[in-house]
Amino acid sequence: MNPSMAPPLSTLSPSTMAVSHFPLSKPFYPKPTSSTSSPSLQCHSSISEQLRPLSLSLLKDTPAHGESAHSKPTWLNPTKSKPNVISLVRHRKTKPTSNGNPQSLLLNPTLLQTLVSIPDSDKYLFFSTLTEAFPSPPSDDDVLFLLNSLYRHPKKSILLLEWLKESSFQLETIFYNLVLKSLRNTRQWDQIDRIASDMLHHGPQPDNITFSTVISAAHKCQRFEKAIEWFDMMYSAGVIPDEVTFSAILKVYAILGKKEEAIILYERGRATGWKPDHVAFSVLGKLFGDAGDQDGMLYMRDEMKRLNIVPNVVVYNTLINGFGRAGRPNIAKELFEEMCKLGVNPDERTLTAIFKIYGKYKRTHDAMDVWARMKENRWPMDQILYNTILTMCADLGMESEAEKIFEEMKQSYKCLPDKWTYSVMIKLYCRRSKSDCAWKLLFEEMPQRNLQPDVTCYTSLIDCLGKEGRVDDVVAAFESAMETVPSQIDDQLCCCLLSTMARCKDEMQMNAILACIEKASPMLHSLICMLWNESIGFDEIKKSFRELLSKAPINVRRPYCNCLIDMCTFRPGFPSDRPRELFHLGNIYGLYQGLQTQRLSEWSVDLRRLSLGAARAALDDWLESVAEAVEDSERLPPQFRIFTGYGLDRFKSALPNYLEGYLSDAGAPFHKSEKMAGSFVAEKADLLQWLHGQGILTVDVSEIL
DNA sequence: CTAGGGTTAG
Repeated sequence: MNPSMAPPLSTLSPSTMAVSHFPLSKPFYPKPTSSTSSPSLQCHSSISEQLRPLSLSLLKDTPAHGESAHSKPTWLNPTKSKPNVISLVRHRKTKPTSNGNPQSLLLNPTLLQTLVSIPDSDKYLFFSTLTEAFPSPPSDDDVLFLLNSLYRHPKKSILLLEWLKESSFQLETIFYNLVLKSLRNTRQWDQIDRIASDMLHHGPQPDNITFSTVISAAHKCQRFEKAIEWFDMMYSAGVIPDEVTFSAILKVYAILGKKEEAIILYERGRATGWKPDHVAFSVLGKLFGDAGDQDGMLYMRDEMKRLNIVPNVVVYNTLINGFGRAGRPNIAKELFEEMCKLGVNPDERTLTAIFKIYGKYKRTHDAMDVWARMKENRWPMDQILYNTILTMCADLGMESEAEKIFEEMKQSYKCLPDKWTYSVMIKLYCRRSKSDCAWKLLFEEMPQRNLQPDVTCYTSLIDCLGKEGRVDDVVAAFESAMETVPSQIDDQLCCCLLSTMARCKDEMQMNAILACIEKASPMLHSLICMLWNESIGFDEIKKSFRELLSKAPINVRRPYCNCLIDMCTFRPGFPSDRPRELFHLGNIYGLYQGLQTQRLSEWSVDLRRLSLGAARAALDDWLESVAEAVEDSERLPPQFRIFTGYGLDRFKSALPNYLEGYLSDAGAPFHKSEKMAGSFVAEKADLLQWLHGQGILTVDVSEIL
């Protein structure tokens, strides 16, 4: 590095000095106490005034947390001068707008086309063309015009720069900045790194625009560590970042999930007197939102109020999304209503966010309300919003509304249904057991519109057909998937095949599905064969099961296990202890956590989210654990309860009905609870006697009772 | 693109 640039601020490298003087394990912000802003701050902008809320919030808690009682928050000590981590004035663009009259264009209107048409490798031709076009040196405006025009041709931008250098043209920072931007567009990180380093060592001096361009380029090229390196280098190069550069690096921290670093930087900026703008707040909002950090988002809201900043639509969008993701639909709704009231018009992304939330949290009423206001106020619409609304309809079971919107899309000219739209509609129909409608969309309409279905379309349909027992159609749909999307076939689809298998009526159907599974997943096929084979022991099953599960995504593991248990429970031909073995394995791999609860007054098992076979295995398992507790002389509660859930529709009532039958067939002393719908209870004495009668409990019950 | 930074979908 050029020693002449050795700066007084070289010790101030934010990411290496990112040692906080307050405990980072605690949130840096206090819990928001009230939502009112401090009126005393409204008409002041002196640094001490601006620091006040910060110092209050930071210093107050620190000693209380113990571990840092003796540390000095250097940044906030008003007796020392504060280091400038951020320049409070934005870098001024030296060049106003050019007068739009580059000589070159007047002299030679085809010059640009000529330059573009020259092969990148023909440096000689490129240079001689330029030399011919500019017998005297080009003006700054000429160069700017050319560089801007060569934005999409980064190699030629560099050649132009080289030519200028050779022509002893006075090169200014702005020219390099434009070349860097051009390189960023095509993500050529190494070139960018090289040119920017060259600037550092040989000039022209990089400025904030240079650094922000380099940082955002590193971001775009996924070279996040480089982004941080370059940011740190600014201080040693004597360039104090302004708020644009700040936002750029905060964004990088956000992507890396470096919340603490972002907070430290933000705070230091604030301590310097920075008043963050909307972009900074939207970056931080996204950061906290992704981290599910509600307090962070609330603190931001508070900061904006303190600074008298009304969030713009982007900031609102990040917050609404963030609170939705953090499981706070009410706060999201509040923000949405607040922005409407303040006259900040919601855009497509706002509405996408809010409908997604209303769908997820089953807010049908709120959704319909926004839908009506949308039409009334002619709020904007786009494809993603349409598809999100359809997804919401699917979640809320609003079939006829979805059909109406689907038709509306077909009529529209700019939001025609795409494959996402179809996938949502297929899912919606499948959830409502309308496999014929789904079939028609998948096999007729999509091909007509030249849309390629993805695997999820097939998976939905196969699942639905399987539940309807239409095994031949399952096979047909699977064959079609094998033909069109063979590489996409995944565990989720296999799981649906497996669940179909558990419902097969006869051996012929079983074999048909088994043949599909063999093509889709040889590993699953071999596990099924092993389960069938009586001579295969637990350890071998375990090994194969583990192999299957470890390769499957987490969300499919439990369904896999459920389906396997169902198959072994309800299909003839499997050894009788397979369901329990599989349930045991599922427990080993943490698939069935939290089913059992023990309170002093009651022990219970929650079977509500299990498949029929898995529920039965879990129930048997629970009853055995009660027997074991008796044998271990544990203290027992007076009452035992089984949660089965209750359902009004056929689908949801399957499990309670099945378990009720199972309990009564076994003569178990559980009866429907009157106080708590969806559960069965038994008294201790009745249960123990019955367990004894079943041979599950071997000790003499009368002694205990 | 007009020298730099921000938010949406199973």
